[in-house]
Amino acid sequence: MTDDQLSRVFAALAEPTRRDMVARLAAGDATVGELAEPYDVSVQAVSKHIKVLSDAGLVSQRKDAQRRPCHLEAEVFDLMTTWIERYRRQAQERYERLDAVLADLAEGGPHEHPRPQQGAAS
Amino acid sequence: MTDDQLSRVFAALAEPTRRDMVARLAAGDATVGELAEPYDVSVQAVSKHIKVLSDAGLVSQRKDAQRRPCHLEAEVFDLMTTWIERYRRQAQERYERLDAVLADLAEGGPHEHPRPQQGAAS
DNA sequence: GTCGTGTTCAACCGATGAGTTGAACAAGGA
DNA sequence: TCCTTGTTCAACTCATCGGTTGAACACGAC
Repeated sequence: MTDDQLSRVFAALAEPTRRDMVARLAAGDATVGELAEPYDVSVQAVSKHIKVLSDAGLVSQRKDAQRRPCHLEAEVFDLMTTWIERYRRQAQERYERLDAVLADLAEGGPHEHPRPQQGAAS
Repeated sequence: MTDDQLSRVFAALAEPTRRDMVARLAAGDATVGELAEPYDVSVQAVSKHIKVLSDAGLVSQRKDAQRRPCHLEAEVFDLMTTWIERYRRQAQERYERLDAVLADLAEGGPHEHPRPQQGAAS
């Protein structure tokens, strides 16, 4: 389930303009029109961007008369950080394990993190 | 500078197949052929995916005879987490500030995180 | 009701992305 | 040397994406 959303979140943030909008929204909610101002693209284009962010769950929209203020849903960030951290940690551990092996081979001699080009486990 | 790379990293990870490969590489280095096995796509397609990951700086390739073992460069993950954390924290702080304002209005009465639909700063 | 404002829908265009197949290229083994 | 293996390059197809314009829709103001 999350896999699809994860794809949408990453894809949404792959666009500089959308990352910019997220940055803007982190500072406070804003309407589509307000978000459009800084950029010299049509309001429709911005509306589309918002839709992408919205589909990714990064942004929610409220109704206020004819305005649709956007609100950043920061919880979705956790989805990414969880994914990233998992593999970062795994790679890190593998790295340290290799490090230990090398230290073992060197019989306790100091060594210089020689970059584990090889798979450590195999 | 980083902005472009950030786009490439996010775009690279927007593909489930490529995320899968990253997961695979977190467990240990692997050749293009090895990486291709689990999927029923051509080796060329996998090679292209590796290129995308490589351009994003997520993967490096070593020469070993005719083989090109891939290695996960975990440091690039930090680029993402830095970006993410910045705005997550910002949103979080804004949220807490609103929370404080509400608490102030309520004269210290307990309240229930009523979801800050409105921009807090304005 | 009519007007003006803010937003979205629909259709289109050009560029990019993921996949294919076929050929080329590099390096080790007979 | 020739053959096999592993990888990449090149050219093509098809779908998606970011942008446009023009029209529609929703709502408040008059």
